[in-house]
Amino acid sequence: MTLKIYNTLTRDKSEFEPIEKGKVRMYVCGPTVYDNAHVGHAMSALVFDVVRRYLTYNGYDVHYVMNFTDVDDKIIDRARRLGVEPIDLAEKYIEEYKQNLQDLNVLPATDHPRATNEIDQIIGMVEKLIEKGAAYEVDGDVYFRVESAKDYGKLSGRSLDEMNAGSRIRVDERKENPMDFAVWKSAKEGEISWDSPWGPGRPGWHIECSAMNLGHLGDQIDIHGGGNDLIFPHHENEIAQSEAITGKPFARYWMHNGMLQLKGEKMSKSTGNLIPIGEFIEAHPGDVMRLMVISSHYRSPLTFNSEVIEANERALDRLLSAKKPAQADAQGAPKEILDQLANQVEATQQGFDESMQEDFNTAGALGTIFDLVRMINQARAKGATDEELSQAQQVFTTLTGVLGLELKTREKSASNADVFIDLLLDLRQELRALKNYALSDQIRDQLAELGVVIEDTAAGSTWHWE
RNA sequence: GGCGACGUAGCCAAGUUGGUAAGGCAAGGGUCUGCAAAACCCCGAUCACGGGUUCGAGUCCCGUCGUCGCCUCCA
Repeated sequence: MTLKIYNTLTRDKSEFEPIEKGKVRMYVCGPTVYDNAHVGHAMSALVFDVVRRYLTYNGYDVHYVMNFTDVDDKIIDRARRLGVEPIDLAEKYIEEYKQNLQDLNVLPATDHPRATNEIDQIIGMVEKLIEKGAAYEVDGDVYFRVESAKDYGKLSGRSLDEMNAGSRIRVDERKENPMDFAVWKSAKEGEISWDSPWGPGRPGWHIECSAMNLGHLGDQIDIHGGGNDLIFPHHENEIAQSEAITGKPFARYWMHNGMLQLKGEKMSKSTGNLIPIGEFIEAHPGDVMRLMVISSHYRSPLTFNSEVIEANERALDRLLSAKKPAQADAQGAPKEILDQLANQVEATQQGFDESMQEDFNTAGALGTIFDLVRMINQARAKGATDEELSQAQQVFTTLTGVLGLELKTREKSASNADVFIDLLLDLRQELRALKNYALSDQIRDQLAELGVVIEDTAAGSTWHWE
Protein backbone atom coordinates (compact mmCIF):
# COMPACT_ATOMS: atom_id res chain seq x y z
CA MET A 1 0.00 0.00 0.00
CA THR A 2 1.22 3.45 -0.80
CA LEU A 3 -0.83 5.89 1.17
CA LYS A 4 -0.27 9.54 0.48
CA ILE A 5 -1.07 12.21 3.00
CA TYR A 6 -1.18 15.95 2.57
CA ASN A 7 1.10 17.42 5.18
CA THR A 8 0.42 20.97 6.30
CA LEU A 9 4.00 21.25 7.44
CA THR A 10 5.53 20.59 4.04
CA ARG A 11 2.48 21.75 2.08
CA ASP A 12 2.54 18.76 -0.17
CA LYS A 13 1.29 15.25 -0.46
CA SER A 14 3.82 12.63 0.41
CA GLU A 15 3.96 8.94 1.02
CA PHE A 16 3.08 7.87 4.52
CA GLU A 17 5.84 6.14 6.41
CA PRO A 18 5.39 5.62 10.12
CA ILE A 19 8.28 5.97 12.52
CA GLU A 20 7.89 2.39 13.60
CA LYS A 21 6.89 -0.19 11.03
CA GLY A 22 3.32 -1.35 11.37
CA LYS A 23 2.48 1.16 14.09
CA VAL A 24 0.87 4.56 13.95
CA ARG A 25 0.95 7.10 16.73
CA MET A 26 -1.80 9.60 16.16
CA TYR A 27 -3.00 12.57 18.16
CA VAL A 28 -6.03 14.71 17.48
CA CYS A 29 -6.97 17.87 19.33
CA GLY A 30 -10.25 17.36 21.10
CA PRO A 31 -12.60 20.04 22.33
CA THR A 32 -12.44 22.47 25.19
CA VAL A 33 -15.32 21.24 27.27
CA TYR A 34 -17.20 24.30 28.43
CA ASP A 35 -20.42 23.77 26.46
CA ASN A 36 -22.05 21.18 24.25
CA ALA A 37 -20.15 20.24 21.16
CA HIS A 38 -21.51 21.27 17.78
CA VAL A 39 -21.52 19.59 14.38
CA GLY A 40 -18.24 21.30 13.52
CA HIS A 41 -16.57 19.29 16.27
CA ALA A 42 -18.35 16.26 14.88
CA MET A 43 -16.83 16.87 11.49
CA SER A 44 -13.33 16.82 12.89
CA ALA A 45 -14.00 13.72 14.97
CA LEU A 46 -15.48 11.94 11.95
CA VAL A 47 -12.66 12.89 9.63
CA PHE A 48 -10.03 11.46 11.91
CA ASP A 49 -12.17 8.48 12.80
CA VAL A 50 -12.10 7.54 9.11
CA VAL A 51 -8.33 8.08 8.96
CA ARG A 52 -7.92 5.85 11.95
CA ARG A 53 -10.25 3.18 10.58
CA TYR A 54 -8.53 3.15 7.21
CA LEU A 55 -5.11 2.78 8.79
CA THR A 56 -6.39 -0.03 10.95
CA TYR A 57 -7.99 -1.65 7.91
CA ASN A 58 -4.56 -1.64 6.31
CA GLY A 59 -3.09 -3.54 9.18
CA TYR A 60 -1.54 -0.76 11.22
CA ASP A 61 -1.65 -0.92 14.94
CA VAL A 62 -3.03 2.54 15.63
CA HIS A 63 -2.55 4.25 18.96
CA TYR A 64 -5.06 7.06 18.82
CA VAL A 65 -5.13 9.80 21.40
CA MET A 66 -7.78 12.49 21.61
CA ASN A 67 -7.54 14.91 24.48
CA PHE A 68 -9.98 16.99 26.44
CA THR A 69 -9.06 20.48 27.51
CA ASP A 70 -10.78 20.57 30.85
CA VAL A 71 -9.38 23.71 32.39
CA ASP A 72 -9.15 27.14 30.77
CA ASP A 73 -10.58 30.65 30.92
CA LYS A 74 -13.87 29.79 29.29
CA ILE A 75 -14.53 26.86 31.56
CA ILE A 76 -13.72 28.93 34.59
CA ASP A 77 -15.94 31.80 33.46
CA ARG A 78 -18.87 29.61 32.66
CA ALA A 79 -18.57 27.61 35.87
CA ARG A 80 -18.52 30.80 37.87
CA ARG A 81 -21.62 32.09 36.14
CA LEU A 82 -23.43 28.83 36.75
CA GLY A 83 -22.17 28.58 40.29
CA VAL A 84 -20.57 25.18 39.82
CA GLU A 85 -17.06 23.80 40.08
CA PRO A 86 -15.06 24.01 36.83
CA ILE A 87 -14.07 20.36 37.14
CA ASP A 88 -17.69 19.28 37.43
CA LEU A 89 -18.71 21.39 34.49
CA ALA A 90 -15.95 19.89 32.38
CA GLU A 91 -16.86 16.41 33.51
CA LYS A 92 -20.42 16.90 32.40
CA TYR A 93 -19.47 17.98 28.92
CA ILE A 94 -16.84 15.27 28.57
CA GLU A 95 -19.50 12.66 29.23
CA GLU A 96 -21.83 14.36 26.82
CA TYR A 97 -19.20 14.50 24.11
CA LYS A 98 -18.35 10.85 24.53
CA GLN A 99 -22.01 10.06 24.06
CA ASN A 100 -22.09 12.24 20.95
CA LEU A 101 -19.16 10.35 19.51
CA GLN A 102 -20.80 7.05 20.24
CA ASP A 103 -23.99 8.20 18.54
CA LEU A 104 -21.91 9.08 15.51
CA ASN A 105 -20.29 5.65 15.56
CA VAL A 106 -16.87 7.17 16.21
CA LEU A 107 -14.59 4.55 17.70
CA PRO A 108 -13.33 5.47 21.16
CA ALA A 109 -9.76 6.72 21.22
CA THR A 110 -7.11 4.46 22.67
CA ASP A 111 -6.66 7.18 25.29
CA HIS A 112 -8.75 10.21 26.17
CA PRO A 113 -6.40 12.17 28.42
CA ARG A 114 -7.39 15.40 30.12
CA ALA A 115 -5.24 18.36 30.97
CA THR A 116 -5.98 18.26 34.69
CA ASN A 117 -4.61 14.74 34.94
CA GLU A 118 -1.29 15.82 33.48
CA ILE A 119 -0.36 18.69 35.77
CA ASP A 120 2.82 17.14 37.16
CA GLN A 121 4.05 16.31 33.72
CA ILE A 122 3.24 19.84 32.55
CA ILE A 123 5.07 21.47 35.42
CA GLY A 124 8.07 19.30 34.66
CA MET A 125 7.98 20.44 31.07
CA VAL A 126 7.72 24.09 31.97
CA GLU A 127 10.74 23.69 34.24
CA LYS A 128 12.65 22.09 31.43
CA LEU A 129 11.72 24.92 29.07
CA ILE A 130 13.02 27.48 31.55
CA GLU A 131 16.18 25.46 32.05
CA LYS A 132 16.81 25.41 28.34
CA GLY A 133 16.24 29.12 28.01
CA ALA A 134 13.08 28.59 25.98
CA ALA A 135 10.79 30.13 28.59
CA TYR A 136 10.92 32.76 31.32
CA GLU A 137 8.88 33.63 34.36
CA VAL A 138 7.27 36.98 35.07
CA ASP A 139 5.12 37.54 38.16
CA GLY A 140 4.01 33.93 38.38
CA ASP A 141 3.33 33.60 34.68
CA VAL A 142 5.66 31.66 32.46
CA TYR A 143 6.04 32.58 28.81
CA PHE A 144 7.53 30.69 25.94
CA ARG A 145 10.29 32.67 24.27
CA VAL A 146 9.42 32.46 20.59
CA GLU A 147 12.75 33.84 19.53
CA SER A 148 14.41 30.77 21.01
CA ALA A 149 12.75 28.62 18.36
CA LYS A 150 14.72 29.36 15.22
CA ASP A 151 12.06 27.96 12.93
CA TYR A 152 9.03 29.37 14.71
CA GLY A 153 6.27 29.80 12.14
CA LYS A 154 7.22 26.84 9.99
CA LEU A 155 3.81 25.19 10.21
CA SER A 156 1.66 28.21 9.51
CA GLY A 157 4.09 29.74 7.04
CA ARG A 158 4.68 32.97 8.87
CA SER A 159 7.72 34.67 10.19
CA LEU A 160 8.02 36.51 13.47
CA ASP A 161 8.79 39.73 11.62
CA GLU A 162 5.61 39.56 9.61
CA MET A 163 3.53 38.75 12.62
CA ASN A 164 4.92 41.53 14.71
CA ALA A 165 4.61 44.04 11.92
CA GLY A 166 0.92 43.69 11.21
CA SER A 167 0.11 42.70 14.74
CA ARG A 168 -3.35 43.25 16.12
CA ILE A 169 -2.33 41.96 19.48
CA ARG A 170 -2.33 44.35 22.37
CA VAL A 171 1.20 44.36 23.60
CA ASP A 172 1.89 43.07 27.05
CA GLU A 173 4.91 45.04 28.20
CA ARG A 174 6.09 42.22 30.39
CA LYS A 175 6.72 39.98 27.42
CA GLU A 176 10.05 40.01 25.64
CA ASN A 177 8.34 39.53 22.32
CA PRO A 178 4.67 40.24 21.66
CA MET A 179 4.30 36.74 20.23
CA ASP A 180 5.52 35.02 23.39
CA PHE A 181 2.74 32.92 24.80
CA ALA A 182 1.86 31.58 28.22
CA VAL A 183 2.82 28.06 29.15
CA TRP A 184 1.83 28.61 32.76
CA LYS A 185 -0.75 31.10 33.96
CA SER A 186 -0.86 32.41 37.49
CA ALA A 187 -4.20 32.02 39.21
CA LYS A 188 -6.36 34.99 39.99
CA GLU A 189 -7.94 35.20 43.42
CA GLY A 190 -10.24 32.25 44.01
CA GLU A 191 -9.54 30.53 40.72
CA ILE A 192 -8.93 26.84 40.41
CA SER A 193 -5.17 26.30 40.64
CA TRP A 194 -2.32 23.91 41.23
CA ASP A 195 0.87 24.61 43.15
CA SER A 196 3.98 25.15 41.13
CA PRO A 197 7.48 26.56 41.52
CA TRP A 198 6.01 29.87 40.25
CA GLY A 199 3.11 29.92 42.64
CA PRO A 200 -0.46 28.71 42.20
CA GLY A 201 -1.61 28.56 38.61
CA ARG A 202 -2.68 26.39 35.72
CA PRO A 203 -1.28 25.25 32.41
CA GLY A 204 -1.47 27.33 29.25
CA TRP A 205 -3.54 25.89 26.49
CA HIS A 206 -0.79 24.78 24.16
CA ILE A 207 1.44 23.09 26.70
CA GLU A 208 -1.18 20.59 27.74
CA CYS A 209 -1.33 19.10 24.27
CA SER A 210 2.43 18.82 24.19
CA ALA A 211 2.34 17.10 27.54
CA MET A 212 -0.33 14.64 26.51
CA ASN A 213 1.52 13.87 23.31
CA LEU A 214 4.85 13.32 24.93
CA GLY A 215 3.31 11.50 27.85
CA HIS A 216 1.06 9.15 25.94
CA LEU A 217 2.75 8.73 22.58
CA GLY A 218 6.39 9.63 23.08
CA ASP A 219 8.77 12.27 21.76
CA GLN A 220 7.80 11.78 18.17
CA ILE A 221 4.46 10.96 16.65
CA ASP A 222 3.30 10.06 13.18
CA ILE A 223 0.11 12.00 12.68
CA HIS A 224 -1.16 15.08 14.42
CA GLY A 225 -4.62 16.22 13.45
CA GLY A 226 -7.13 18.93 14.14
CA GLY A 227 -9.21 21.65 12.54
CA ASN A 228 -7.35 24.10 10.32
CA ASP A 229 -8.28 26.88 12.68
CA LEU A 230 -5.77 25.37 15.08
CA ILE A 231 -2.78 25.71 12.78
CA PHE A 232 -1.98 29.06 14.26
CA PRO A 233 -1.25 29.61 17.02
CA HIS A 234 -2.09 26.33 18.72
CA HIS A 235 -0.20 23.80 16.65
CA GLU A 236 2.61 26.20 15.88
CA ASN A 237 3.13 26.60 19.59
CA GLU A 238 2.84 22.92 20.27
CA ILE A 239 5.67 22.30 17.85
CA ALA A 240 7.83 25.02 19.35
CA GLN A 241 7.38 23.71 22.86
CA SER A 242 7.69 20.04 22.12
CA GLU A 243 10.75 20.43 19.97
CA ALA A 244 12.36 22.75 22.49
CA ILE A 245 11.96 20.04 25.08
CA THR A 246 12.92 16.96 23.11
CA GLY A 247 15.24 18.46 20.54
CA LYS A 248 13.62 16.21 17.95
CA PRO A 249 11.13 16.81 15.17
CA PHE A 250 7.72 16.45 16.76
CA ALA A 251 5.02 15.17 14.39
CA ARG A 252 5.71 13.79 10.93
CA TYR A 253 2.38 14.49 9.32
CA TRP A 254 0.14 17.40 10.21
CA MET A 255 -3.39 16.91 8.98
CA HIS A 256 -6.02 19.63 9.14
CA ASN A 257 -9.66 19.42 8.27
CA GLY A 258 -11.57 22.29 6.69
CA MET A 259 -14.26 24.19 8.54
CA LEU A 260 -17.90 23.31 8.48
CA GLN A 261 -19.84 26.15 6.92
CA LEU A 262 -23.24 27.11 8.19
CA LYS A 263 -24.98 29.85 6.23
CA GLY A 264 -21.75 30.46 4.41
CA GLU A 265 -19.83 31.05 7.59
CA LYS A 266 -17.69 28.97 9.84
CA MET A 267 -19.76 27.48 12.57
CA SER A 268 -18.54 28.87 15.83
CA LYS A 269 -19.45 29.81 19.29
CA SER A 270 -18.64 33.46 18.97
CA THR A 271 -20.97 34.11 16.04
CA GLY A 272 -23.70 32.06 17.60
CA ASN A 273 -24.49 30.10 14.48
CA LEU A 274 -24.21 26.54 15.55
CA ILE A 275 -26.04 23.26 15.82
CA PRO A 276 -25.22 21.03 18.77
CA ILE A 277 -24.43 17.42 17.89
CA GLY A 278 -27.16 16.23 20.20
CA GLU A 279 -29.75 18.28 18.37
CA PHE A 280 -28.70 16.88 15.04
CA ILE A 281 -28.66 13.31 16.26
CA GLU A 282 -32.17 13.58 17.58
CA ALA A 283 -33.42 14.51 14.14
CA HIS A 284 -31.24 12.35 11.90
CA PRO A 285 -29.31 9.10 11.97
CA GLY A 286 -25.63 9.51 12.77
CA ASP A 287 -24.87 8.06 9.35
CA VAL A 288 -26.32 11.18 7.73
CA MET A 289 -23.77 13.38 9.46
CA ARG A 290 -21.02 10.98 8.51
CA LEU A 291 -22.21 10.82 4.93
CA MET A 292 -22.07 14.59 4.68
CA VAL A 293 -18.52 14.59 5.96
CA ILE A 294 -17.23 11.81 3.75
CA SER A 295 -18.91 13.00 0.60
CA SER A 296 -16.49 15.86 0.31
CA HIS A 297 -12.77 16.10 0.88
CA TYR A 298 -11.75 16.59 4.47
CA ARG A 299 -9.57 19.59 3.75
CA SER A 300 -12.32 21.51 1.98
CA PRO A 301 -14.94 23.56 3.75
CA LEU A 302 -18.07 21.52 4.35
CA THR A 303 -21.35 22.97 3.13
CA PHE A 304 -23.92 22.35 5.79
CA ASN A 305 -27.56 23.25 5.25
CA SER A 306 -30.97 21.63 5.21
CA GLU A 307 -30.80 20.92 1.51
CA VAL A 308 -27.59 18.97 1.88
CA ILE A 309 -28.90 17.17 4.96
CA GLU A 310 -31.94 16.04 3.02
CA ALA A 311 -29.91 14.94 0.03
CA ASN A 312 -27.75 12.82 2.28
CA GLU A 313 -30.73 11.29 3.98
CA ARG A 314 -31.83 10.07 0.58
CA ALA A 315 -28.33 8.95 -0.23
CA LEU A 316 -28.35 6.91 2.97
CA ASP A 317 -31.55 5.21 1.86
CA ARG A 318 -29.87 4.34 -1.36
CA LEU A 319 -26.93 2.77 0.43
CA LEU A 320 -29.33 0.80 2.57
CA SER A 321 -31.03 -0.55 -0.52
CA ALA A 322 -27.92 -2.59 -1.30
CA LYS A 323 -28.44 -4.65 1.83
CA LYS A 324 -31.90 -5.80 0.93
CA PRO A 325 -32.33 -9.54 0.41
CA ALA A 326 -33.10 -11.20 -2.90
CA GLN A 327 -36.62 -11.06 -4.28
CA ALA A 328 -38.88 -13.70 -2.83
CA ASP A 329 -39.25 -15.45 -6.16
CA ALA A 330 -35.59 -15.12 -7.17
CA GLN A 331 -34.64 -17.78 -9.71
CA GLY A 332 -31.05 -16.74 -10.20
CA ALA A 333 -29.71 -14.02 -12.47
CA PRO A 334 -28.29 -14.54 -15.97
CA LYS A 335 -24.60 -15.30 -16.12
CA GLU A 336 -23.91 -12.06 -17.90
CA ILE A 337 -25.32 -10.09 -15.00
CA LEU A 338 -23.44 -12.11 -12.43
CA ASP A 339 -20.22 -11.52 -14.34
CA GLN A 340 -20.89 -7.82 -14.35
CA LEU A 341 -21.52 -7.95 -10.65
CA ALA A 342 -18.28 -9.78 -10.02
CA ASN A 343 -16.43 -7.24 -12.14
CA GLN A 344 -17.98 -4.38 -10.26
CA VAL A 345 -16.99 -5.91 -6.93
CA GLU A 346 -13.42 -5.96 -8.08
CA ALA A 347 -13.58 -2.49 -9.59
CA THR A 348 -15.05 -1.13 -6.39
CA GLN A 349 -12.46 -2.70 -4.15
CA GLN A 350 -9.73 -1.33 -6.32
CA GLY A 351 -11.31 2.08 -6.78
CA PHE A 352 -11.92 2.37 -3.09
CA ASP A 353 -8.27 1.85 -2.27
CA GLU A 354 -7.02 4.09 -5.01
CA SER A 355 -9.18 6.90 -3.73
CA MET A 356 -8.44 6.40 -0.08
CA GLN A 357 -4.72 6.17 -0.68
CA GLU A 358 -4.82 9.54 -2.31
CA ASP A 359 -4.97 11.57 0.89
CA PHE A 360 -8.16 9.90 2.08
CA ASN A 361 -10.36 10.81 -0.85
CA THR A 362 -13.52 9.55 0.81
CA ALA A 363 -15.76 11.19 -1.77
CA GLY A 364 -14.14 9.23 -4.54
CA ALA A 365 -14.29 6.06 -2.49
CA LEU A 366 -17.96 6.63 -1.83
CA GLY A 367 -18.59 7.14 -5.52
CA THR A 368 -17.24 3.73 -6.35
CA ILE A 369 -19.33 2.22 -3.57
CA PHE A 370 -22.43 3.71 -5.15
CA ASP A 371 -21.46 2.02 -8.40
CA LEU A 372 -21.52 -1.26 -6.52
CA VAL A 373 -24.88 -0.41 -5.01
CA ARG A 374 -26.38 0.05 -8.44
CA MET A 375 -24.94 -3.22 -9.67
CA ILE A 376 -26.19 -5.14 -6.64
CA ASN A 377 -29.67 -3.71 -7.06
CA GLN A 378 -29.60 -4.45 -10.73
CA ALA A 379 -28.63 -8.06 -10.14
CA ARG A 380 -31.36 -8.39 -7.57
CA ALA A 381 -33.91 -6.93 -9.96
CA LYS A 382 -32.77 -9.48 -12.53
CA GLY A 383 -33.49 -12.32 -10.15
CA ALA A 384 -30.20 -12.89 -8.32
CA THR A 385 -30.48 -15.11 -5.27
CA ASP A 386 -29.16 -14.26 -1.81
CA GLU A 387 -26.32 -16.62 -2.49
CA GLU A 388 -25.46 -14.82 -5.70
CA LEU A 389 -25.59 -11.45 -3.99
CA SER A 390 -23.72 -12.38 -0.88
CA GLN A 391 -20.15 -11.73 -1.91
CA ALA A 392 -20.95 -8.30 -3.29
CA GLN A 393 -22.94 -7.45 -0.22
CA GLN A 394 -20.11 -8.53 2.02
CA VAL A 395 -17.65 -6.31 0.21
CA PHE A 396 -20.17 -3.51 0.40
CA THR A 397 -20.50 -3.96 4.15
CA THR A 398 -16.76 -4.13 4.66
CA LEU A 399 -16.01 -0.98 2.70
CA THR A 400 -18.80 1.10 4.15
CA GLY A 401 -17.58 -0.15 7.52
CA VAL A 402 -14.12 1.23 6.83
CA LEU A 403 -15.78 4.59 6.32
CA GLY A 404 -17.51 4.06 9.63
CA LEU A 405 -21.03 3.87 8.28
CA GLU A 406 -23.33 1.80 10.43
CA LEU A 407 -26.08 1.27 7.87
CA LYS A 408 -28.42 -0.17 10.38
CA THR A 409 -31.29 -1.66 8.49
CA ARG A 410 -34.23 0.27 9.65
CA GLU A 411 -35.72 -1.60 12.50
CA LYS A 412 -39.38 -2.06 12.19
CA SER A 413 -39.85 -0.16 15.36
CA ALA A 414 -38.70 0.44 18.83
CA SER A 415 -42.21 0.38 20.21
CA ASN A 416 -44.73 -2.31 20.85
CA ALA A 417 -47.03 -1.00 18.16
CA ASP A 418 -45.61 -3.61 15.80
CA VAL A 419 -48.26 -6.22 16.33
CA PHE A 420 -51.03 -3.74 15.61
CA ILE A 421 -49.37 -2.49 12.49
CA ASP A 422 -48.87 -6.07 11.33
CA LEU A 423 -52.53 -6.63 12.00
CA LEU A 424 -53.49 -3.65 9.86
CA LEU A 425 -51.27 -4.90 7.08
CA ASP A 426 -52.94 -8.29 7.16
CA LEU A 427 -56.31 -6.64 7.01
CA ARG A 428 -55.20 -4.47 4.13
CA GLN A 429 -53.92 -7.53 2.30
CA GLU A 430 -57.35 -9.10 2.46
CA LEU A 431 -59.01 -5.93 1.26
CA ARG A 432 -56.63 -5.89 -1.68
CA ALA A 433 -57.46 -9.47 -2.45
CA LEU A 434 -61.08 -8.41 -2.55
CA LYS A 435 -60.03 -5.49 -4.74
CA ASN A 436 -61.38 -3.06 -2.21
CA TYR A 437 -58.68 -0.55 -3.08
CA ALA A 438 -60.45 2.42 -1.61
CA LEU A 439 -60.19 0.99 1.88
CA SER A 440 -56.76 -0.59 1.46
CA ASP A 441 -55.33 2.69 0.18
CA GLN A 442 -56.92 4.48 3.07
CA ILE A 443 -55.05 2.24 5.49
CA ARG A 444 -51.81 2.90 3.64
CA ASP A 445 -52.33 6.65 3.57
CA GLN A 446 -53.27 6.90 7.19
CA LEU A 447 -50.38 4.77 8.33
CA ALA A 448 -48.14 6.96 6.22
CA GLU A 449 -49.35 9.98 8.13
CA LEU A 450 -48.27 8.20 11.29
CA GLY A 451 -44.84 7.59 9.79
CA VAL A 452 -45.29 4.01 8.67
CA VAL A 453 -44.22 3.38 5.11
CA ILE A 454 -45.66 0.36 3.32
CA GLU A 455 -43.94 -1.36 0.44
CA ASP A 456 -45.77 -3.99 -1.58
CA THR A 457 -43.73 -6.65 -3.27
CA ALA A 458 -44.53 -9.82 -5.13
CA ALA A 459 -43.97 -11.75 -1.94
CA GLY A 460 -46.20 -9.59 0.18
CA SER A 461 -46.08 -6.27 1.97
CA THR A 462 -43.46 -4.92 4.34
CA TRP A 463 -43.35 -1.78 6.38
CA HIS A 464 -40.88 0.40 8.17
CA TRP A 465 -40.85 3.64 10.05
CA GLU A 466 -40.16 6.68 7.96
C1' G B 1 -2.80 44.74 5.22
C1' G B 2 -0.15 39.61 5.58
C1' C B 3 -0.54 34.12 4.92
C1' G B 4 -3.51 30.09 2.91
C1' A B 5 -7.61 27.50 0.47
C1' C B 6 -11.29 27.46 -3.05
C1' G B 7 -14.66 28.84 -7.52
C1' U B 8 -16.77 21.86 -11.90
C1' A B 9 -24.29 20.67 -14.35
C1' G B 10 -30.59 23.36 -10.31
C1' C B 11 -27.96 21.76 -5.36
C1' C B 12 -23.73 18.79 -2.96
C1' A B 13 -19.28 16.93 -5.00
C1' A B 14 -14.71 13.69 -7.18
C1' G B 15 -11.15 14.43 -10.78
C1' U B 16 -4.03 10.59 -9.32
C1' U B 17 1.90 12.43 -12.64
C1' G B 18 -2.08 17.55 -18.43
C1' G B 19 -4.98 13.65 -23.29
C1' U B 20 -11.45 15.73 -24.34
C1' A B 21 -15.41 15.36 -17.15
C1' A B 22 -17.01 9.89 -10.99
C1' G B 23 -20.89 9.69 -7.64
C1' G B 24 -25.20 11.51 -4.67
C1' C B 25 -29.72 14.65 -4.47
C1' A B 26 -33.46 17.14 -7.32
C1' A B 27 -36.24 17.55 -12.10
C1' G B 28 -38.10 14.87 -16.57
C1' G B 29 -39.28 10.23 -19.47
C1' G B 30 -39.91 4.86 -19.19
C1' U B 31 -40.35 -0.50 -16.93
C1' C B 32 -42.82 -2.89 -12.82
C1' U B 33 -47.54 -2.06 -9.77
C1' G B 34 -54.84 -2.13 -9.16
C1' C B 35 -52.64 2.74 -7.73
C1' A B 36 -48.39 3.88 -4.97
C1' A B 37 -43.67 2.90 -2.71
C1' A B 38 -39.05 0.49 -3.57
C1' A B 39 -35.87 -1.10 -7.42
C1' C B 40 -34.25 -0.92 -12.53
C1' C B 41 -33.46 1.79 -17.43
C1' C B 42 -32.87 6.61 -20.14
C1' C B 43 -31.70 11.88 -19.77
C1' G B 44 -27.95 17.05 -18.10
C1' A B 45 -21.89 20.41 -17.53
C1' U B 46 -16.36 22.11 -21.70
C1' C B 47 -15.10 23.03 -15.78
C1' A B 48 -15.73 31.78 -12.50
C1' C B 49 -13.62 35.22 -16.35
C1' G B 50 -9.32 36.87 -19.54
C1' G B 51 -4.61 35.71 -21.45
C1' G B 52 -0.23 32.25 -21.83
C1' U B 53 2.71 27.44 -22.19
C1' U B 54 1.58 22.76 -25.01
C1' C B 55 0.12 18.63 -30.50
C1' G B 56 -3.42 18.68 -26.33
C1' A B 57 -5.36 21.91 -19.81
C1' G B 58 -10.78 21.47 -15.29
C1' U B 59 -5.52 19.70 -14.21
C1' C B 60 0.62 24.01 -15.24
C1' C B 61 1.88 29.84 -15.40
C1' C B 62 0.12 35.19 -15.10
C1' G B 63 -3.90 38.58 -14.31
C1' U B 64 -9.11 39.91 -12.95
C1' C B 65 -13.53 39.04 -10.17
C1' G B 66 -15.84 36.32 -6.22
C1' U B 67 -16.23 33.12 -1.75
C1' C B 68 -14.03 31.19 2.66
C1' G B 69 -10.36 30.34 6.62
C1' C B 70 -6.23 32.01 9.78
C1' C B 71 -3.56 36.32 11.69
C1' U B 72 -7.63 36.99 18.99
C1' C B 73 -10.67 31.89 22.10
C1' C B 74 -12.10 28.17 18.33
C1' A B 75 -12.65 21.26 15.48
